[in-house]
Amino acid sequence: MYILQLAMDSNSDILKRFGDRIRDYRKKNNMSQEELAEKARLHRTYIGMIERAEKNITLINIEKVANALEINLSEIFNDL
Amino acid sequence: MYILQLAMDSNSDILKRFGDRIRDYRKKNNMSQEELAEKARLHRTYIGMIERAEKNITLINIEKVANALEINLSEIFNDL
DNA sequence: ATGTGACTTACAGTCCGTG
DNA sequence: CCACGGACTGTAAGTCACA
Repeated sequence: MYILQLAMDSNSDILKRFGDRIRDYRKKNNMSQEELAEKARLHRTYIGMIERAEKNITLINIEKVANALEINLSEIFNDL
Repeated sequence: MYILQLAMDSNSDILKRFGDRIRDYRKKNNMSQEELAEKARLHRTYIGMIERAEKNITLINIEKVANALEINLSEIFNDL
């Protein structure tokens, strides 16, 4: 249904916005997904999934990615 | 083991700080765990577990809690 | 009002690969 | 270098009875 679809979209909105944000920062730092993954100690395919909003990342891994991108958590969520 | 314990502690640091932050904001808003849970559409025991840093919360639930506390994500993570 | 243990189901996260 | 798939393991999600 239309309304249900809207609700589902709004659920994954945050994942999409977060994934785009990660990708932006990664490219700004001239890193490949593999490099980011290694620095964050996560798997390369997982970084791709996060950027494509296919996985609902946990807080501990959010922090790992932020550290790997050398930005603080508050900045990652700024205007998100 | 001791080293493992240290590693786990540093891992769960972020969960502890996040949980404390949530508890602070909840109390500032004069809400019970039950009230917050209802507003965030989560279970009351789950809110308790988050505040006690017993669960590694995912991004979608982080957003639900932030919305229920009427603060934005960036503010929740400010100086965390 | 909250903490806790026990529990099932869903999905986070890894590892192998392909185009 | 990245998107995407299948198969797998571990753990988060979510609920409950009781303290």
